Amino acid sequence: MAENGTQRGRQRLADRVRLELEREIVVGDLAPGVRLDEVGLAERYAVSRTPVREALMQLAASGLVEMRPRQGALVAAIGTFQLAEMFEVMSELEALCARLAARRMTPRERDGLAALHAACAPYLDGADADGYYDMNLRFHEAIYAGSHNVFLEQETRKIRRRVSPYRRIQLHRPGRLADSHAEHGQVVAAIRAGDQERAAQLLRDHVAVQSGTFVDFLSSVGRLPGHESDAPQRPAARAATQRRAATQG
Amino acid sequence: MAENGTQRGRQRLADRVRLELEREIVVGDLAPGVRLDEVGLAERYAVSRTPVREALMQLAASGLVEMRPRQGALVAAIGTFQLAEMFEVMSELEALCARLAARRMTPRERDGLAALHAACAPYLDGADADGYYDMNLRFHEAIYAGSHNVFLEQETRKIRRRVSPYRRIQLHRPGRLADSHAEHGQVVAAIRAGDQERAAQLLRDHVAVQSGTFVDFLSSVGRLPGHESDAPQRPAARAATQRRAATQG
DNA sequence: CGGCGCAATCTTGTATACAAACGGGCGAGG
DNA sequence: CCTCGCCCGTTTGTATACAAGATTGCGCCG
Repeated sequence: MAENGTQRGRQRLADRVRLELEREIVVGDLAPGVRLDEVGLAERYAVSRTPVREALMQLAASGLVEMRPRQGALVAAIGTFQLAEMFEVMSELEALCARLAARRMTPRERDGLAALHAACAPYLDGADADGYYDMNLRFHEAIYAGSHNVFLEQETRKIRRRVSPYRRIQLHRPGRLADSHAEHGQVVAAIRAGDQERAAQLLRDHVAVQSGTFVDFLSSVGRLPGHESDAPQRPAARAATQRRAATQG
Repeated sequence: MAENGTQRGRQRLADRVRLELEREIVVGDLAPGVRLDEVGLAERYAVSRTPVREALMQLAASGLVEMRPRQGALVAAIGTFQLAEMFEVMSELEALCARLAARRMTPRERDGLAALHAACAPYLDGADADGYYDMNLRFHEAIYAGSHNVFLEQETRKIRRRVSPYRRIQLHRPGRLADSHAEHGQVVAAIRAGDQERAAQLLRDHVAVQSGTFVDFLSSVGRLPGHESDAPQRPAARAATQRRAATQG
């Protein structure tokens, strides 16, 4: 409707490039801080620079890519401080989603949410964090959709996508998966019961806790991307950058 | 930091075009639904199509412009339904800003906010809605900044910009200015007192009321932009479109 | 007389060519 | 030996040329 900008068109090269780049960034194939050379990407996708530029700008607008005036584009490296800010907003938006979902979800949607929650369980045993991550995403998005507010749904999803490169790792903490699942269970119960305030509070805490564990993780490792997206790797020669990007993709 | 995409660069043509277009849209010189022809804008700003395209895409990403796949760009015409959705989100984000501002604002910031509130008063007598509108904006933005969450500040501002083409008119309702000012006063008091919940609730209601009055206004006039941004005026010939755009600018 | 299909024209999407600016490396001077 | 400044290569920003899709108007057929 809005934030996606030009999304409905199905065969534009710029969109194809954008979707592919977005996927690689969100999945983690392109790490934060990596330089995105226009001609390199153009060669890689066998298109000209024009669609690549368009894609980069769209991604910059969505926050996944940072474009410096005449210095090119990098995969956005979000500092710990900004990340905390984003979690603060995201927890509030998700809480709003939960509140509205508790109020507006149809019985069918409530059942679907419970089903999604149940579908997360199998991944706990195998400690399949990646598998759980995907189901977890679907669970949260079901709540977004349950708000019956498409704009809210999209905004929340946008922020989630934006922090997703940094969230994946945190679920690998021992015991976090089980805790997360248990918290989901409480949220489902509150939503099914139509308890708006409880649903909101539970999901807010759920997200905020993840934020907390994330910050813990960061400080334990010793500050990953830096406070101000500095030290973004020196590109040295263009060929090297290009090869690295290709390897990572 | 992120959503602005390429904002720091000061002398890029694309940015110049983007800022100018954004201003005209927000101010209302370019009405929702108006077609934005690339070559027309290029001639108008004496640049080539490339920067114009970039500007349009940036605006599309920010939601002020709607780009249809191979049909060009229009000034985004937000339907009443989506508008209501956006107000729902915005009231929540502003409430969050107020809550955080009540908690985090420095004494100096609190004084500044009160000063801004006071500065709004003179516009009430003359019924200068436009003047009040500008001061009102600065007042709200001071609260955003007071949250000390730059990301939240920017997101909230982005949404406000996006609905601003539709908000301007509503302040012309008789008595609304005075009510708005009174509500601001309560918000200031709550923030100065550090009463987070009260500040949040007051600002949420303040924004929600505006939403309500807006919907009232729309239904009284009979639904302005349509439910799904349809009927966007036929451009007929290109020359005509161009001339119209130029006239409005 | 009305509806359908074709074709011309305009508009967008993509590619390429050109210009300007940033960064790094080299050399000269202190 | 270090530092400052210039020069060159690389990369982005802009302009223009080309291709393809869409809309509109006209003509033809029912």
